[in-house]
This record gives sequence, C-alpha cells and structure tokens, in this order.
Amino acid sequence: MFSSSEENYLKAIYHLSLASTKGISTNAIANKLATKASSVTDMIKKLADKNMLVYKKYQGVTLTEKGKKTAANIIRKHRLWEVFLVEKLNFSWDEVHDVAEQLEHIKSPKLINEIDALLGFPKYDPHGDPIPDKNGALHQIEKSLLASLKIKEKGICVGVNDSSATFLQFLDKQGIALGKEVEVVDKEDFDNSMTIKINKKAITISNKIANNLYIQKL
Amino acid sequence: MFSSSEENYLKAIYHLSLASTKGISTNAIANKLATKASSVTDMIKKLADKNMLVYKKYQGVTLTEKGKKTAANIIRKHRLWEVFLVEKLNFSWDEVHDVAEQLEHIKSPKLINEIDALLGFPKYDPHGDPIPDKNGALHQIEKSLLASLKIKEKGICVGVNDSSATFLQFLDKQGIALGKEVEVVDKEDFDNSMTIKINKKAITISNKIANNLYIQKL
DNA sequence: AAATAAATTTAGATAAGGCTAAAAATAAAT
DNA sequence: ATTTATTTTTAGCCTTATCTAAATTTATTT
Ligand SMILES: [Mn+2]
Ligand SMILES: [Mn+2]
Ligand SMILES: [Mn+2]
Ligand SMILES: [Mn+2]
Repeated sequence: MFSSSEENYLKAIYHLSLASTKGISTNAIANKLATKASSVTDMIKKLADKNMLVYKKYQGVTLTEKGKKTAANIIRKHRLWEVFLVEKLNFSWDEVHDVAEQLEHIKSPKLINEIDALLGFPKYDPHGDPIPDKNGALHQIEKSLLASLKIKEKGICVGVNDSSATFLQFLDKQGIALGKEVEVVDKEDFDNSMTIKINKKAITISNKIANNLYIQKL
Repeated sequence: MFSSSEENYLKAIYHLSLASTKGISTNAIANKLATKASSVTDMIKKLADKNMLVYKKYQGVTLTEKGKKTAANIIRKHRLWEVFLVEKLNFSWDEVHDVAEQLEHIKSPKLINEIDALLGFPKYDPHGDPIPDKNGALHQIEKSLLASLKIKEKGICVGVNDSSATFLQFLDKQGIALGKEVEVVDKEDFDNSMTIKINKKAITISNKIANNLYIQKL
C-alpha cells in the first residue's frame, strides 16, 4: 500500500516519462510537484526500495513495470472520477481536477470498478485524456496541436494540453468544446495567432491558445 | 480546515457524547479510536486551541457548537457516501463502512451536495442511522432494541447497533433486513434468547443479537 | 584541462501524529 | 484519613514528509 504522497510522486514521474525517453531528473520532479529537490531525493530512495523505480545517484529515475502499473492505476482512478463528476454530478470540466486529486487516493478496487461500470467504461476523461485500462495500458489517440494545422485544414477538438480552470473557462466562453469541429481560416505570421471557424463563427486566438488545444485532423 | 486525524477525533467524541451527558474521558476516546491515552491528550489540546471543544485537565472534554457542527458534517458525509455505495454502486451494507471512512474526508462541499441530490436527499443510511442535515441537526427516530420487546409484540426493523460486517452478514443469512416486520414469539429466561417470526418463519436468536437490532414498535 | 555553473545529495531541523514509560492527579478501597 | 488503584498527563523518542543550507557531483565554459 502507498501513501498519498508516494502516489503523487509516482504519478508525476509517470507523466514526465511520457514526454521523455531518458531518466527523469530530480529537478523535473521537484518542479512538477512544487516541492524541493532534497525532498525528491528522499522520496525516490524510498520508492526505489519498494521497487517502483530504478535510481542511481545523480542519474535520475526510471519507473519499473510495477511502478508504471501503479502510476497508471492512480491516473485511471483520477480520470474515472473526473468523468463521474461531470457525467453524474453536474460538475463542469474546470471544477473536477482538484476533487479528483483527492478521490484518486481512495483505496477500494470495488469502488473504482463500479464507478467504471456505472459510467459505461469510458475511454476518455472530460479533458480528452485517455483512461488507462485495468492493466495500465493506455491507448493514445492520434492528435495534433491546433497550432500545427495549416490554413484550410479542419479537425475535431479532442483534448486540452492545459487543464487549468482559467484555460477551460476561456474555452467555454469562446464556445470551444471537445467534439466540435474547427477550421483554420487564417494564420498571422507576426505572432502566430490564428483565426478559426467554430460554431459557424470566426474567432481569433493566440498561439498560446492554439498550442493547448488538441485536434484530430479531418 | 482539518486533517483526517482531527476529523476522526471529532467524530469519535461526537458519537461518545450522544451516549453520555458528562464530559468525554480521555480513555473513552482512546478506546474508541484504538489509540493511546497520551495521543488523545495531545490531540484534544490541539482541538481545544481550535475551539472545537472545551478541555480542562483531568476533566474530559465537551464539544463546542462549532465542534458539534463540524463532527455532524463529517458524519453526514460518511452516511451519504454509504447510501451512495449501496444505492448506486451495488455495495452491500456490510461493505460500505471502510470505504466511507475514507470518503468522508474528501473536501468539496459541491461534491457532497450533489451526491445528496443524486440520492434524493435520503434521511437514513443503510444501517438505519439518521443523516444529519446541512446544519448538523439530526432527527433520531423513535426506536427500541429488539431485546426490550415482550412476547407477542411486533415491530419493524429500523436499524442496527453493531455495524460490523460479521453481524450484518449474519442478519443477511437469517433474512433479517431493515423494513421487515418481526414478532416476538417466545423469550427464554435462562439466557434471554428469543424466538421471533420474520419472513413468516420462526427463528431463534441470542440476546446479543436482539441487543444489536433496533425496532420501531407497531 | 581548469574553472565555473548547475544539479543533486547530505546533514540537520521542523511539524504532525503516534508510542512507551514515568510522574501526577483523581477515584476507590480500606 | 490513609493507602491503593485507576486515570490522565508529561517527557522523551519514533516515523513520515517537508524544508534550508552546506557539501558533492556532473555539466558547461573558458
Ligand atoms: Mn485532472
Ligand atoms: Mn483530466
Ligand atoms: Mn459507517
Ligand atoms: Mn452507517
């Protein structure tokens, strides 16, 4: 059994591992968890003792298979709870993350399996992120950043890169939601802003926005 | 905000207070929480500092209004989660307590209000215990222990005194469930065991059983 | 190849929550 | 009214998870 703190470390390392082939550095983990490098060193020693990861002083860490599976299971719980909150409890997608951060640490296999069943075994969470299956397998969909689309290209919104409440609320305000079709109408070379058509309306968005919205190309 | 540990102390003291008019002793709390008296002394000092209870050395503790409200709110969450687990997630009444012990500490007013609404604002949990309202008010139903009934008296099962899995599973096995009608057919002076009629069948139960089942007299 | 900078680890502290053993206060029994 | 027993508190120690500051290792520049 793992403490909430241990679980949060495993989750952070797992997420960082998806975006890099090399070992994960102490600083990267400290940064992700808003903690100090010295605290990270202590914790990764403990997780190495528990065979959750491989650690060689100064060389960063790599999750073991057991570590990956454990982390994926926490992420599975997090994302299933997010779906539950949106689908069954009238939460909006910008309200779910903090509560899911708590709920993901509840220990009860039956609980999460029943939630899964109640929801009809969803494959994606409210932010378009895939839900790992019981074995920790995670089938990532083919997706591109909106920023990478060229003029005239079309796609469906399938996910967000930034799940912060401010960004999600901005999307709500602009009428941008997962499942909606967008078309790039124009791109501005000067600041990489782009004009897109969504809901039959043209709106202009900054490059920062376009770099945080995932699209499945049509 | 309170830690899970603080919340568990408040809850324990609240429960003990219901069964006694005097201040709650250090030992009683230690016993209830399966901890040591010295640990209790430390914690009640902290809770006294936070104005959750009144503490005078060697005199036991009494919850303040704030303390009562806080405790009732945790119990409210615990019982609502138990209803949710039974009603929506196919848990049986002997499986819910341990999970509810975890879920009761989740911090999110919206979450528990939505769960409440989803369940149709239930008044009792799966064990017949009343669910405190948002203000911490708790309307106890009129109920008696089955053991107190005389021969020929009838009643409806409305609650259990012991919520342990073993007792609840025993009741399941005997076909005893909340809402069912029972009639006392016979009582044995020697060991206070009694024969009751339930589901149109007569069964004999020990005094210990009869002392853990609540009945609303008919 | 040295010198400097950056990253990482170690050492030492702190806070929460718990424990054991000893001291002190209260309650019960002579 | 003492003595004895029980309860409660205090003192000191432990574990987990943090932190800061100093030491050490690795990486980057000159
Ligand atoms: Mn999230
Ligand atoms: Mn998400
Ligand atoms: Mn319970
Ligand atoms: Mn209950």
